[in-house]
Amino acid sequence: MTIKDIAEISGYGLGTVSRVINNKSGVSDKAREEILRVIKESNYEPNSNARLLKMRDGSVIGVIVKGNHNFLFADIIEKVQSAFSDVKENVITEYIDEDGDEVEHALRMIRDKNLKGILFLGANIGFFDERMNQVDIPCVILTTNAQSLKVGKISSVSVNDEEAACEMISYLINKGHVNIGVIGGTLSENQISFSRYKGCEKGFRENQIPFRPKTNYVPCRYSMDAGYEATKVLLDKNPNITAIFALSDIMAFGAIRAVNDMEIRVPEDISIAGFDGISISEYCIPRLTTIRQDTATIASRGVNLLLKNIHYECESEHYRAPFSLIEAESVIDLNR
Amino acid sequence: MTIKDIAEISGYGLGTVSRVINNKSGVSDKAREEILRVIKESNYEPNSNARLLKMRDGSVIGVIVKGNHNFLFADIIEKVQSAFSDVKENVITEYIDEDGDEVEHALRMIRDKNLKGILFLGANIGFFDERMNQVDIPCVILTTNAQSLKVGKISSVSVNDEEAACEMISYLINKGHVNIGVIGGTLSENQISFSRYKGCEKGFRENQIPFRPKTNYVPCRYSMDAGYEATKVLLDKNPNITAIFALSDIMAFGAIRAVNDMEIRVPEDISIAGFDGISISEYCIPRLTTIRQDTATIASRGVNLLLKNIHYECESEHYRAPFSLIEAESVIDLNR
DNA sequence: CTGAAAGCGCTTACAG
DNA sequence: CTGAAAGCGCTTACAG
Repeated sequence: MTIKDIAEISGYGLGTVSRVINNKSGVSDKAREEILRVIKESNYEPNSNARLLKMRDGSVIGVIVKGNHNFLFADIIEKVQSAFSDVKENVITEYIDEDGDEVEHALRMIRDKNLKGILFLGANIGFFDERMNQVDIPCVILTTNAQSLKVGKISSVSVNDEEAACEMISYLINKGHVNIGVIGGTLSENQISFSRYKGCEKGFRENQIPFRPKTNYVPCRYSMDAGYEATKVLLDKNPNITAIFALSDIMAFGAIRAVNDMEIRVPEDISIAGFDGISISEYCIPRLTTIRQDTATIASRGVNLLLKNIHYECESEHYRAPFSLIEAESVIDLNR
Repeated sequence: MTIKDIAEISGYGLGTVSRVINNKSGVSDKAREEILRVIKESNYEPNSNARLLKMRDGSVIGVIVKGNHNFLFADIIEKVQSAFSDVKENVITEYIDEDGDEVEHALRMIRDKNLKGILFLGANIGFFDERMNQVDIPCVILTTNAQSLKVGKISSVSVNDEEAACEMISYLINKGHVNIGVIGGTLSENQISFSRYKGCEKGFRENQIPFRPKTNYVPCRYSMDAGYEATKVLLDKNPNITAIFALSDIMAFGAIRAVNDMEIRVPEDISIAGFDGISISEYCIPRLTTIRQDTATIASRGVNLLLKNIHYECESEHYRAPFSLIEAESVIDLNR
């Protein structure tokens, strides 16, 4: 069933049918009605390949998500999608591997789907090189700051990871913790975990507490089992730690389990703090003291920014979404 | 940059360039080499819309996933994707809403992407009506049994949910539990939760223990907070329950939290069991006694079945993947 | 308000 | 081994 069939059955020409399909003006009510009826009856759906091949101006917004298993992103995606659907924008969401090259993916998507804008959920700034100069549609990166980027027209909405991590370290120190362990991502400069790690260093410095990465830091990937293993390694090296700051909730969740398995109590013997504020943090035992990223703001600001950039010519912006330190049950006050 | 540009720059014709791009025979080494060089230099990538518009035989496999937040599916997807990439199959994965109509989505995807087969991750059998008769490419449903389907050529790989739930109920009864609560999905016939619920009924019947849905069953959606709320409702109605069977781990996770918040201990005062065997179940406190679905088998069998159906004409098959009852820490033996 | 025609970027017989 | 031509299903000026 093609547009040609619909034209023949309805007795109208190709052009008229096409106008009806695309809800364009310049069609008599009678024609519109009849054609619509034929379309419904024959269960016709336009071939979007032919369509996209023809249409010059992008009509769809692309969302590129890094990682299948990311709870924080899953949360943001839902909000992003509902925001776009509120304003009747069509969205195509694609997931790529956690370590995948989102720019390569974006380039292909732009040409294939005829995009008018892209939202990146998670990004490794290192991938955004000269290739981005080929891109002439607005791009917005969520959860990673893109201020330092020199290429293309890219905006971003993110929490100030460095400041947030710094605040958590200060909080732990205020609660009387001195020997604090940190577990987190690898320290490549372009990763979010790098900012968080920098924030930790700053937190220790500001509070005049020495931080010794050799004994108090263990890198780990963003997963429960990585958090579990890293915690064991950390406590093996340094059994006197009184608090662990996991650079993401999912790692903290693994850390809680590891500590329990060593027959150490959380928080009585060891306090644990996380980062992200995903739903697990509210249900685990004990409830996790963490940095909650304001995903509602990240999503709505991101969507608004992208829409603004699509409709008007404007400079790129880098917005900082709020975060808050959630005091739950997993950190104890040693001063009491 | 189009294929025409490449032809001009390289000095060859459109046809030859196309053959090189598609790695077809009938091109001199010299031509192939030169054209490949030009393609690389000019950073050309073929427009897949034009391509798909032309190509008659499907070249891509579609994967349709129901729900963004499903941990079990996230696990299976990873295995499915790596299995397909091992045999160099191209895959397009799309996520639809948990309550969305996967058949409508499949229909659109078939026409747009020129698919040669579809893998459904999660499905509501109720949607698979006459529309599926239009579909002439192989389909395989994962995690939901499709034996009862009369339309189209649809295979499936799933755990026997009814049997598994029955086994868990028997297990709980063996451990001395009589007043057992069940929380789970709504009881629409086409949902997985319906089979699991039926399995519970069977389990009680076989063990001659009465099951009173009014006091011992509370429906709930597949989320932590739904599990949390359902548990509160359940214990409110029936405070003497000694065990709760949550029809999915994610609900069980919420249930553990709810019980803790009522200052009841798990498992000492109330035992809790789950279903699925997602990674959370291994890390929560206490570790969850659950039914583990063999996701490796589901994924590999599903992929093999689809590939077989694509390459050979064969009858639809409905394979049952193994499950196992994992005895962890969340269920106590009342006989001791 | 309507239809005939051109063309989007590609693939695939066809003829050489 | 190679190129010219037809055509995939659509949209969009253009002329009426």
